[in-house]
Amino acid sequence: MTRIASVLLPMPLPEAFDYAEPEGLGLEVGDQVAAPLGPRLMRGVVVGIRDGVGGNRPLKPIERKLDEPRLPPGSIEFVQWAARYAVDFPGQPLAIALRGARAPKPKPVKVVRTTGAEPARPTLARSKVLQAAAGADLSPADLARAAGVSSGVVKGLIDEGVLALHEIEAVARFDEPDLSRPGSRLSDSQAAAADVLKEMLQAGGFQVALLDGVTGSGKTEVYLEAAAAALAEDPTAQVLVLLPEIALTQAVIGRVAARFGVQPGEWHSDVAPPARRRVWEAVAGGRCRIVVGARSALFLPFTNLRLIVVDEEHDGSFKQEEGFIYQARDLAVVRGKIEGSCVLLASATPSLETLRNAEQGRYRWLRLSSRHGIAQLPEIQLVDLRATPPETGRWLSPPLVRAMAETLERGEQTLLFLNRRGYAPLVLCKACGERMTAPDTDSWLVEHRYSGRLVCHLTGFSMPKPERCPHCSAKDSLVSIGPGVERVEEEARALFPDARVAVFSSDTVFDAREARRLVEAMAEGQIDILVATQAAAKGHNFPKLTLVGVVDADLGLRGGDLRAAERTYQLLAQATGRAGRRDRPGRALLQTYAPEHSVMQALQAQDRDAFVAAEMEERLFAKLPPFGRLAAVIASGADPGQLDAFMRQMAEAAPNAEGVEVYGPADAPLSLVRGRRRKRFLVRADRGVDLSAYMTTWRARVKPPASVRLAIDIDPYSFL
DNA sequence: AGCACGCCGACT
DNA sequence: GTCGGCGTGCTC
Repeated sequence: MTRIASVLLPMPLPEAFDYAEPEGLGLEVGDQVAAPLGPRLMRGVVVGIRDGVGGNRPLKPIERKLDEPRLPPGSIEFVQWAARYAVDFPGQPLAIALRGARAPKPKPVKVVRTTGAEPARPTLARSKVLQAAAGADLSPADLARAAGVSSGVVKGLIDEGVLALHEIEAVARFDEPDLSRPGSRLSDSQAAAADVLKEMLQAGGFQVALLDGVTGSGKTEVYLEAAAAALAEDPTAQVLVLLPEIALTQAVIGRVAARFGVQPGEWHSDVAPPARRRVWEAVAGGRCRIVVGARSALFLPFTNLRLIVVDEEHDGSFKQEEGFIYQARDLAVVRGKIEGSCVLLASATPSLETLRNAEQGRYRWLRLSSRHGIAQLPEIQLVDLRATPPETGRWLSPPLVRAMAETLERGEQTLLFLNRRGYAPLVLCKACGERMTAPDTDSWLVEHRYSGRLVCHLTGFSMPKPERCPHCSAKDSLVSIGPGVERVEEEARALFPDARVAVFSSDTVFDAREARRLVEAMAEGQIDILVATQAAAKGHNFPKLTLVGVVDADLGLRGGDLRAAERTYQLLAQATGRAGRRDRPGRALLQTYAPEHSVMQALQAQDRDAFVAAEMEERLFAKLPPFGRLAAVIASGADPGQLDAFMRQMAEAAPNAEGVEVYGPADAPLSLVRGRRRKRFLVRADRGVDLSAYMTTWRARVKPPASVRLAIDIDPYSFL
């Protein structure tokens, strides 16, 4: 009788593989091991151990146990749960969970230690160095600084053999948070919310709360107090703050550092691999107690996670759309349930799913009543573009231009919001009518004037703007249709030649440093008019910003997917909430062709509840989320015949189940991407249906040919 | 995911 | 006559 270890490998394999445990290895669940797979060795994680004899053929033995932290039980359960839910192989989420463990180790650091030898010529400087070197592992430069001498003294002692250089493994320092620091002064409503959260944390166990408060109501202060309570409750407690975007992490890291006097662990795709490994190991070892990160931070090996904060919980960026497809906000609730922790969802415009849970009492609903420290919400005015259109070839209407002039006059700032990168979203030939599209993708090419290129925003394909129409060869016949931020910037400069105008979009701001520079310039009043995509709509506080102009408020309503109205409301509420945060009243102008639309009406009246009630009614009628569930199947292939045949086969294989409807197959709206045709099914199910089980059954009944790629998206957000 | 095995064109 | 193209199938 031998012991058999079940090992999960970070690869798309259908299940964990069994291996024989070599005598005396003493494996435990969670251990990282090197296991043979075919001709090579793979890193894997032991997820089960049992006594037994190998089956019909002898099991390969595990090669060795790795000298790495163990994956905690909660992480393993979470990975398996997530895979089952997403209808994917468990190796996929495991690969995410091991990303930090597999990153290269930080370079060893050189430190100076005494050898015991005495210096031939003792001097005052030398004795200071030897004193400072005793017991403290410092780099040569740090040692010289600590002793208050020049680096030459240290070098001399090393050359003489009194000090020696040692290479030691760099150990991440994550200092204990300082819980004795006072928190911010809270308003009554903030304090009330914080008190409820503290009670929840004291009671312990899995609970979810929604922290619901308008922009500027001070949600961050409240959740930092909750974090303080969680950390104080238990000396090993850990707190995770999830943010939708990397750009927001810096600001929150600063807030955490100010509140607790320590740097939290930072986790997102821009963190360099060695730093990622330090965070991963420190989290697994319980040394890192606060993590601020993007969605994949949810897969870190927490050993005692007491509180998960999902900030801006409504944000669509929590949905991972590629590779392993998951919704981090929903999975945060699952991880909280597994760990028995408190989960706090924070937003000024919560998702309908979360609001429904709050209404039904499944989540504690904490409302922050007013903006913290300021008097009033911005005044919101709808500009009817049918009544007061801009001049031909212009995009800013007379009322908005007037408001901008007044704002400039007062020395205040304007934010022009347009969620569209580049100069013009469409380029066509006025001679033959040809639309410029990417060669292997059926999406429009967007004109970028800064770079002089036409760009496919989907695949990244780009080409110089041609002089002649590639279709009819007419010269100088290409015209730019519609506005992007670059074009609005051009217009703003033409209207106000003396104003300082800047653009904030992912094309002008490509890294966190550049973003911070621009945000600071704006905050210090060095910019009069900022033209921005949604990159700047959230999270920043500009004291002198008093006018927000939304260039095309209807933009998000087109395309008509499930969440179009909800997203538009959230985005515009967020954007208009930027205006007038401190002592100055702000106003927002929304340019629209549909001022009567319920979204525009709700925005103007600043009546979120009315909007939510109307939208809930529609979703209830259509039995759509949060009153029903959705899944999408997307198949793509280079060979249209094979793809069609496979889709027919899939349609026939769809299981019959009570409360489930299958729609399709249909062409996906973007029916050609990178030379592959795309087709889709949409599945709607009643709330009580186990949709993952249904999709698993369906998938098991078909076998896609190698030329066809199949993806299942549970709870889809993008309908392209 | 790798990395094999396996069946059809251009080379010594 | 062989070297090698990367299509499909397996890895406990």
